[in-house]
Amino acid sequence: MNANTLPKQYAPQERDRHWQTRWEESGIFVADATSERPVFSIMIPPPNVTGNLHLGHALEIALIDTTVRYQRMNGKNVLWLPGTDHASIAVQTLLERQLKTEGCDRTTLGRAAFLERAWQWKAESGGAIVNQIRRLGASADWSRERFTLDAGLSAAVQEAFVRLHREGLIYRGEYLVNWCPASRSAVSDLEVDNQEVQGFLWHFRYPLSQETGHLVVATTRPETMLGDTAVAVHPEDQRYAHLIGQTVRLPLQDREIPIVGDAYVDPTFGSGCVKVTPAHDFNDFEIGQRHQLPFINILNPDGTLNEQGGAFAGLDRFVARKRVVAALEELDLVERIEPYTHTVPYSDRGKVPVEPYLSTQWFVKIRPLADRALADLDGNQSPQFVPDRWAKVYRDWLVKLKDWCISRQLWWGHQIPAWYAPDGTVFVARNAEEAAQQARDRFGADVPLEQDGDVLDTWFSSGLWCFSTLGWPAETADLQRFYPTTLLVTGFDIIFFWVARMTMMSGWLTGQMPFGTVYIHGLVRDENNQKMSKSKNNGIDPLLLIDNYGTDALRYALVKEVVGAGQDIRLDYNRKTDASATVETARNFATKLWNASRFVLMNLTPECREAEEFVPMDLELGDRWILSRYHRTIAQVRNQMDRYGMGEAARVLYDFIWGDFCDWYIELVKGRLQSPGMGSRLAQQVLFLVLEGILRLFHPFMPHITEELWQILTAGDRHERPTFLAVQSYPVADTSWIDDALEAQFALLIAVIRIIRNLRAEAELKPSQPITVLLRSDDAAVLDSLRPTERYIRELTKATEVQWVVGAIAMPQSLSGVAGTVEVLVPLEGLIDLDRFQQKLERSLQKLDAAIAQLDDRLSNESFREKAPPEKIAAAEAERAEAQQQRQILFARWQEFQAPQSPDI
RNA sequence: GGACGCAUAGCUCAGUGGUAGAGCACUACCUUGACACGGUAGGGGUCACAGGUUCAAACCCUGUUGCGUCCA
Repeated sequence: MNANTLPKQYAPQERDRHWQTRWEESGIFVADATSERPVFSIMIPPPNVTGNLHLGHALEIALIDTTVRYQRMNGKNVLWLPGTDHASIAVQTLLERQLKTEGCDRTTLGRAAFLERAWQWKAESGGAIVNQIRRLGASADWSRERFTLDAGLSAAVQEAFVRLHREGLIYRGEYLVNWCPASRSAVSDLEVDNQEVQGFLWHFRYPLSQETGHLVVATTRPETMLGDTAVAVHPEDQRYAHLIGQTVRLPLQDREIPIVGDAYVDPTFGSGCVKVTPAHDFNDFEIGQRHQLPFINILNPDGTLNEQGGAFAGLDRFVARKRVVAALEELDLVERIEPYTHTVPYSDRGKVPVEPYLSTQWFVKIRPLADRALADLDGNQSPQFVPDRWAKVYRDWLVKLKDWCISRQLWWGHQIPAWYAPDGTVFVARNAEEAAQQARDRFGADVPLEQDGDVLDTWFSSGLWCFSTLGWPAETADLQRFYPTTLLVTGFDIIFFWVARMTMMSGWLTGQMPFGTVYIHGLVRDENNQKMSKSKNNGIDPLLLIDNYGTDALRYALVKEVVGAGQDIRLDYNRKTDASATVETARNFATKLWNASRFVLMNLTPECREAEEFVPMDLELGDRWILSRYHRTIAQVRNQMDRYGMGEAARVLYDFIWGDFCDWYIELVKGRLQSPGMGSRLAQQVLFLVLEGILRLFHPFMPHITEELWQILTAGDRHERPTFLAVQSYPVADTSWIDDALEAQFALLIAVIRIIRNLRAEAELKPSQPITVLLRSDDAAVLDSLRPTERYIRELTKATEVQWVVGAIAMPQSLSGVAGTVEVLVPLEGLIDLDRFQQKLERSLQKLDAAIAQLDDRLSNESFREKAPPEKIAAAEAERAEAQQQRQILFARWQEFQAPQSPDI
């Protein structure tokens, strides 16, 4: 492809895929476990295998990929390992829904057939999100893609379970857990979402057995009274102290239950009496233990009442609630019913209220693991959080963690590696043979063993992700080389779920924190600043945005919006047209880069690509200026990238590419390129050098378009096998090119040009109308510094002539302005609207007067002169001197306009 | 109730202890051999409020208000 056949826009719809395929086929993103180069390793936070790409993923992947590409171009041996997690509950829910439409359920199918079906589903549909991640241009090592249920990772899970169990950190027991009746499984505290609901507080009367009268108890869950085994009062509550030890008659169940004294009861709340249901409430559970009360379970796993529910057995818990209230009303035992706002725990997955439910489960004893992670945080500041305020959130969490229920009554997942002998003896082992051996050792003979039917919480395996993916427990080359990982990029909402579990598991099992740094990003909010969620159905599909604007535009739009880290970003979006101004701006920027490259390509002759050293003396001011800006930009971008300032780096590049390179350098160079010769040749060399550098600098942010442009730009240079921009070196700043004085000089030049353009517009001159410009100053040196740029001034303002004047001059019929201490005059006899221009002068004078007054205030303040640093005083003085000079210049011009109005002319 | 974050132009947001910026939107002009997904110029802000520190505060400190998030 050559420059003249290049279309005016990049075509992301075809080219993005092209480069994604070429990159992956070429194997350039495959990490090298044998290389001695410094390592940069990162694991993808594994998305749920049932999931679809949403904007949160898109932001996360964009941030990771930008960093990863930067590090790769920086010479690091990069491993970015992709993969998914098996999402026990999500997959199982999905499959059970399918089965239901076929008129059966998992129990009729049986475990083996069900799992076969699950794997079949995974093979057919499990790759969706992974392919969507590819569409973001993720430069991951797909040869190392992992799935938490893979053989290797499953072995790691078994190993971890066995070790933790052996060390007494995993135990089994009958406790209250959060039970999700929808999935008929235990869930962990974290999978519970507390929602505020408008409910009722029902007050019931429980008749005293030994004397007349009753106690009033209140509840938000009336049906639980069927399982009450006591009423508790505060032991020092004078109203009831004498009743402790007596009993009440539990209505509907006709059961005598004791009145116990327990300090947990708040005597000031309600009647001061609390019904105690040890099998269905976490607080009551503890009261029950303290007083050795019976634990009566009234629920079936599906949320219906069991035989302990008496007359209400078989009813759904919410139906039973109404019936219990009705029955008590009939007995005149309802004291009152008041509306009551309270929080109800909902299951994240099942979307139904969870029940505290008494069952036998496996738990991780969390304290030793959390303390190990805490020690690393407090002692070694490991991991390092970016921004560091999240370390506090992480720390608070570790401090208050409770034991973690890890068993789930599901089939899809890692089946718990525990086997039971007929007498109930448990053997925890890596596999059935090992368990059988243990049983033989114990019993001296073979006994039939049955494996625990439950599976482990998905997060148990996710907690091992950083090393299970690298082959642990085997001492593989990958593990040696790439563990611990360098960086984790994830959302704050997952610090508890995942980050803390990884640090606890890694700390205990590998002795190391799994990553050096944790970069926390914010959420992507919708156009109304709402959190996107399935329930609100307000998600924005990143793939639609990619279709509309291209992958690079979406990635860049998201990354450029990121400020610092951890801040939410809002994406504007029109749901009718799938348009987003933010992404559109990014797309426009891509097009700008495309067309700037097109310009360079059109003006390049073959010899200018020879990479010969510049002799700075031969370069024009403009060349040296853009090279100064270029090297300064490299330094700034690198500085930001090295501290994970991806958003800041993205903005620095935007300003440099559009503001400096396109708006100024390309415009400066156009005239020179018209006439062949040394000047033109140097301009081409600089254009090539800077553009090629821009493509490398910008590649991590917009990988596809830069790759395409770079391939075209360098096509003539390469005679060997194909290579990719993605593996070129990242530019290094040569600070010897950075020239503050030159950049200041250019700032003045730009100001002069802007004033001339402004005066043209003021006079409503046609763009093509030629003008003469006078540049006047009392300071000859300033004019001398501008004089070499005369051609730039002429070309960029369509001036036919520039006159240089030192000292005073009368130019009554001109527009004028001032840049620094240079007066800019455009003689326009007869073309000037005097009144309007005079008003403009007056406005400028007013502004200057205000500025001077402020500076005077400051400079005449003795404290300022005494206490401010000398350079600040000097700067203020210089500023005032310039402002005064500007005022003088404009005032003289203003007076000239007054003159013609006087009658004596 | 506890913790954290945010408050700057019409909108979305940057910002340095030395007197305020971008993109979008808006106005005018321009289809100029890179780009109309563009160019040039322009209008637009008591930097939430009240104190304090400082020679100097949008920036640092305290408090208030409003919004948001997490935890209880």
